[in-house]
Amino acid sequence: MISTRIPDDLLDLNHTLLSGQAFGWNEINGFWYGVAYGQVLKIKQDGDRLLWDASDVDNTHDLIRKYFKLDENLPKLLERFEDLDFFIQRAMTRFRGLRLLNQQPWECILSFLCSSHSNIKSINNMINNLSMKFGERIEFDGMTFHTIPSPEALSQASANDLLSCKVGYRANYIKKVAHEVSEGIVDINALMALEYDVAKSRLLTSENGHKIMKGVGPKVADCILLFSMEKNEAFPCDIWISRVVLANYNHLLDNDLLASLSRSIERKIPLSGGTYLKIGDVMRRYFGPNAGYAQQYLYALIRQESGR
DNA sequence: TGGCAGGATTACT
DNA sequence: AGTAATCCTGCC
Repeated sequence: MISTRIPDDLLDLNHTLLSGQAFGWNEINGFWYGVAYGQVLKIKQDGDRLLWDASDVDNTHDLIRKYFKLDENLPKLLERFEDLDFFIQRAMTRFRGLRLLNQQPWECILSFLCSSHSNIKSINNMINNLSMKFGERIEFDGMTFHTIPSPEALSQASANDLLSCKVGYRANYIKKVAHEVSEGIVDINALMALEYDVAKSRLLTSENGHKIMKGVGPKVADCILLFSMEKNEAFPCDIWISRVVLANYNHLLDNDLLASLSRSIERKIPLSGGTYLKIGDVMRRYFGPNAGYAQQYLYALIRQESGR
């Protein structure tokens, strides 16, 4: 077991792991267990100490630093939001230590392919099912864990096997995207090197009439960019964030934008592409280049306030 | 127990 | 450009 000191305003493990950005974390006997970068990680916070162990002992200091993005100066970054409004202030106070994670892109792509028309509990289920069926087994602490399945494994999976993981209509997306990634039709490393705007348009692009990365729309693309490609200006806007924007930030929107946002929420229909894009731009202008952090705090607060 | 929550695609305007 | 119907599962 490795232990280091970390003040609680720099990291709050519970807030971070429960914030809907990563899936498959479980609390067992006071420790969080999950898979990060292909190995089982066991971790807990005890006062100002962080204690952890991992199934593969190599470089776990680096793994922790990278996964939790500990090189990013959180308090400094949040200073930018402090004088903006009471809502973001309340979110920052209540969820002190909430951090963005830096997941592996493939795990993030798979998770958010599953997220469409779904919810956190279901996504957890789907990821667990997929990992148990297609991932690699790891024995650790007398328990059995499974890694996130590789693109290769999923691209060769049968439709029935995928459907048995309860992913529903997303099975086609998963198989197709897994194929594109494993064959290098989509080059994840090249994507990561691009700037936010460019990387996003690549994720959403069509080539000679058909869409690559089917199942990845604007919101899923923003999640992938924010949670696994270090694009902090990404501002994923799902139904919850839409409600926050309507309730607390409507004064930032012009009349047309406000009208289409309210209409979407009232009639429970997705934001149109143009509306989604404009809301992101408005929020980026307001919160600045780390708008994605603000989004994560707002999300945590609105979910808590509506009892999720 | 049926109605509802949840996002992307497709076909249409 | 925006819009309506469809995809599937789990929860209450």
